Amino acid sequence: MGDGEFMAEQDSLRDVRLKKIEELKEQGVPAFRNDFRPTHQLKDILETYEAWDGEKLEGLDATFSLAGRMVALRSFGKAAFVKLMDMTGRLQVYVRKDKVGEAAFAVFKKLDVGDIIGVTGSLFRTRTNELTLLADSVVLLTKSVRPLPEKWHGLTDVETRYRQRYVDLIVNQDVREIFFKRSRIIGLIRQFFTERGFLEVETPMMQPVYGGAAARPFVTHHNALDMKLYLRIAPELYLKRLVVGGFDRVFELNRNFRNEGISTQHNPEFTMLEFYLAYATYHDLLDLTETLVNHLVTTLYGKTTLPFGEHAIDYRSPWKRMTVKEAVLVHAPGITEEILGDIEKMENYVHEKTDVEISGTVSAGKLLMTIFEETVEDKLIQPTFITQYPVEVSPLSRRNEADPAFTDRFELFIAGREIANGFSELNDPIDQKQRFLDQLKERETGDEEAHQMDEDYIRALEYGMPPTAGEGIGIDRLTMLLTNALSIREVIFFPLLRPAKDTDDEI
RNA sequence: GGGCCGUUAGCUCAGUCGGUAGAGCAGCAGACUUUUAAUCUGUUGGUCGCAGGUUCGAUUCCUGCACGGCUCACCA
Repeated sequence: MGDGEFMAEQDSLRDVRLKKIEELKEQGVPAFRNDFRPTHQLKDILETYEAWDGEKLEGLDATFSLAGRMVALRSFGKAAFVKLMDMTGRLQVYVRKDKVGEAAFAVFKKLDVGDIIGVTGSLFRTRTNELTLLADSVVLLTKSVRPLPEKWHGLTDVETRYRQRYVDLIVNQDVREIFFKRSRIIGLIRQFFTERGFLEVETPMMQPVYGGAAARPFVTHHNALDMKLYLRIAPELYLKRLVVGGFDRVFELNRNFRNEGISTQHNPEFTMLEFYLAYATYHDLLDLTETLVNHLVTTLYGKTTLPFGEHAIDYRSPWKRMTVKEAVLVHAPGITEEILGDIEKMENYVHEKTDVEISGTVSAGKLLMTIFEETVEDKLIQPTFITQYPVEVSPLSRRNEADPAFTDRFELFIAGREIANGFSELNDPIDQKQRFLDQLKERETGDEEAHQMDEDYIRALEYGMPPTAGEGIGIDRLTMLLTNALSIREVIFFPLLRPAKDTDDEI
């Protein structure tokens, strides 16, 4: 609020609390102390004693020291009920003047919802049979000078929720739950791959040549070397260098950066799992992916069908598998084999049914993918593997042996969203070099997202990369699916927003 | 970037067919030793997102801007 030039007649809520800090200090009570050591987290109490009745608790000769934030306060003249929250749970605390003593109770009466406290006491059950800590002592650990949002409606304003995620996390249990799930998902994935002999690795985020995906990069500059660097759009080409180096089962779970639009499904930095398995084909990855996702679903929820928005997603095996062409023939209105066999007819079809402008060279592969994206994707609600992508849009994938116009590549769709993308890797350096050259041509004809030439990657392939299959899974989108979150911002702690305008609320 | 919608007290929201605003919760003062959105009494609090325009008068109407949401386009 004001800068104090004009003495405010009415104190702001914050000023009231700042004044309380001064008053406490005068009484020798610090507002920010760091000498309290809890003996338990709240979940320890809840897990062990939730089953104990009042009588049994009375016989328990034990005291507990607990710390956390006061998130509710129901105060009487000489007693009060507090709801204490820590990372692991919530527990009620009962504070009585005759238990904690007059002086401590007077200090306690100055506390506000939002303050962080430490309490020591014993367990009992209230009249309403709620497990409660009867406090022998209460100490203020951290004074909160800003008021929390309203106790009933909480914080709902999305902008504030994202900008001040800390408040969101204090107040909204369901938001906390999403992030606990996210962490659990990532942990389970690590375990899944480690158990299967994969090595977790880290490769450069800042790259002199970017590649591994079709996207525009963020550009930065290294001062000492005076060189341009790109934030990676994918780790792919580095991970495959590791496969060349003999690390034939690797995975990386980390951030990618793409300088593109922001939406409910896109954040400029997002988390990607990429893994590479030598002596395998994309067929092996289909099975592995299905196993992984099913493992996550059943471990997290103990069931196989999860809600997502309006849909109920059934994760039970086996998942549907079809080629791009098959999917188009099923879903694209009015499409026929005849059209797909003739590039001009495909072009006409795209003109009539969509308003997509093909960037770069028009080819049968690009047209097929355009038709697929426009007419098929959002119909793939239940988990579906789409296979056999055109070579023009798959510059790093191995060609299909029966039909070299297509590659041994797949994508996984769930709820109309692309969740995973994998393929048998192209390990022929001559073909790879030609594909890069083709990409350069695309770039010249206006496709800004076409690949750069990566000479060192070609050299690596020339040393020989074993036959390998690799895959990327978008962790944010996967988390969205597994937590029924309809915006990517709900699964990223601090999604990118424009800076808020300066307000006089700072300091 | 385009379209639509939103922005009023710390929070959640009303409201003003143009005459400078209300509620609940929170806060403050008081009562209260088993509450569960505790209760009861009293009470403070607002540059109505920002800047212009129209008007005697704008929080309200108009324009522009900022930020956000949804959506389209690009992508994962």
